[in-house]
Amino acid sequence: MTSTEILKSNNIRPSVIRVMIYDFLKGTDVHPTVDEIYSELAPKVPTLSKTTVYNTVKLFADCGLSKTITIDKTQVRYDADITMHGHFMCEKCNRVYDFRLDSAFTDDLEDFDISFKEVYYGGVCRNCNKKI
Amino acid sequence: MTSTEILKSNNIRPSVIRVMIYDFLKGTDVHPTVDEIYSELAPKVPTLSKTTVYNTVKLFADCGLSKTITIDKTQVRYDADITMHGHFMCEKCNRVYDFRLDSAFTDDLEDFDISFKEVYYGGVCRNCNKKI
DNA sequence: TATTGTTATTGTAATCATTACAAAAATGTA
DNA sequence: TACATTTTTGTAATGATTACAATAACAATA
Repeated sequence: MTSTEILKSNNIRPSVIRVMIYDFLKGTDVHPTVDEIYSELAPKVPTLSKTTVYNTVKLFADCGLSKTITIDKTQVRYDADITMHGHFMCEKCNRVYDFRLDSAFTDDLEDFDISFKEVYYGGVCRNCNKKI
Repeated sequence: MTSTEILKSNNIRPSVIRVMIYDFLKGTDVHPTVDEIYSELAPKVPTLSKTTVYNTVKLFADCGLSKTITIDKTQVRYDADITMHGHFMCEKCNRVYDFRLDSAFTDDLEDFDISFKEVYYGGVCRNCNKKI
């Protein structure tokens, strides 16, 4: 399914900008901030406004097309991979990595409606460890 | 161990305000924000400054006495319970609940140094569900 | 294709949690 | 007491996010 079709099937009109933002989110694993999305697309869409990026990622998050990652205290990050996985943020380079969660874990939340689950780890990543 | 002793054993001088903030954090399960800590203690310490609360919770977090919870996009929350457990935030009443994580879950993060693990769930809590 | 109503995009200004910083107060030590 | 260090405080800055109103783009209909 193309990005355009995915947006349509979520009742989102696939404007050029929306498709570009969705494509960028789909094609990256850097978990970009609004600023990073803006910097990436601004050269291609000179009239782009940061407000539009905010509006668009909110739109995507509201209908479940993407996820909102709050592991970084200073900025919200976005991820179009909505399958269950964890996020690791390196305290040195600030990169956010995906990782696989092997076993389903259970909880004791009875009578709670759970709409999302997030797993955040922090520490020092492999690359920064190498550099000693 | 008293709060004073806990602070001392972490090389933190147990000033009156620090002990009060630590006591409050220890004795509550509401995962208060800086604002809530300030509102709680301001009547008892009329000269209290919000900056002091910020300084103090940062101090506690830096030496592992408390945890920083970023489940709420608008404000950071704090928790003096540093044992492994999950946090559930209700989208209706915004309350943050603790929950027990039953089984240890594994990941595929080799060569990463993990310094913290956080598990955040969101949805609608038992109380808000009852109210239909 | 002109008209009209709806939706998307933009720019500016406001909001608000957090941080920076320097002064004042409190504390410890000799 | 006098001095050095640490804590606390108040004010001002920072910076991400939101509010809002104006403009532009789009869709449908005649």
